[in-house]
Amino acid sequence: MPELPEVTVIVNSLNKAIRGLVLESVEYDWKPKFYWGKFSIKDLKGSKVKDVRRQGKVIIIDLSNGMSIVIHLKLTGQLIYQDKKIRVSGGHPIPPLNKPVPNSTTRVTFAFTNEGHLYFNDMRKFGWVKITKSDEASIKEAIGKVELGPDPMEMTETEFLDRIKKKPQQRIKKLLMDQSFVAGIGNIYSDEALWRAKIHPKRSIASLSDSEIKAIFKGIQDSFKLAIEKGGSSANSFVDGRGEKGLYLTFAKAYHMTGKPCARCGTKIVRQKMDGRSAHFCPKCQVLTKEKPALKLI
DNA sequence: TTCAATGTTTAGAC
DNA sequence: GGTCTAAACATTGA
Repeated sequence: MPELPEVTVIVNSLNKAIRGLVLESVEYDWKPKFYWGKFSIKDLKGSKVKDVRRQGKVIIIDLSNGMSIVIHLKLTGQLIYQDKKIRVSGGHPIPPLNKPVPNSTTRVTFAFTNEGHLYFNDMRKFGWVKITKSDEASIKEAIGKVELGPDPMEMTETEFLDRIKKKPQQRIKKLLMDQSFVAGIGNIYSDEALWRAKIHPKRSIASLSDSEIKAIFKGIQDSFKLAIEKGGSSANSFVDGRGEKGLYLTFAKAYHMTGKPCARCGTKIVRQKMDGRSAHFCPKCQVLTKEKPALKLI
């Protein structure tokens, strides 16, 4: 699913592609998750795109008339902008991002006066699009009750260290995915970061040494940086006919690699249910206790 | 038919 | 009463 790196990439691309464009019309076939609130399409017509930004995994398109379009891609959402010259896409890779639009997964279509279109596609319909006023209070209300934590890419190591130590009883993977702790990490990057740091996902914060916590922080930033680089190169390739591959997940070392050899030691990556999610990790590199296991690991 | 996928929320347990 | 967890939710393809 799209997490912070994917969202960052699409936000950057959209900023280049649609900033300054004027909205002409909006179409949608899917009311339940498309909230106009007390507003109507008329409120958006003629307004100009001022800025595209994000808060955690939430994408925010600010308009010149004091309104904003707030989008969450959730599990299978994707955003595709296309006009006569360029195509910019990002999000979940199914259906392929180079598939012609609109298609069967297209839920909302924003048309601009330059004849370009921004498509919100979502195969599984877990995502949502909301229209709200641009002030922070309204946007916060649109996003939900969860107070988003700091952005992991804009955080310092010290800040991370201080913050994490306030939750000694929490399990590390669970905490990393808690959006109020840090915004933007989901199942993929918590697995990746912990694999990089060689930390078992079930370790409690209290059991972690400072250097281990620092390694986790580095793991988060490194995997994000790598993903943004990869995603950026694919999403920025302007396509006509020839689709971008979508390097999504091709760099993963742990996530969805069950049964595949660990890139470090060759041990098979295992998948284990915990805290309602499946965690992927290397049972040799990432051990639960610091002590050497009494039993031989095969 | 059941399961799995996700972030967020709610109901329930302690 | 607050904190933590397990389950529910919305939806569809495999």
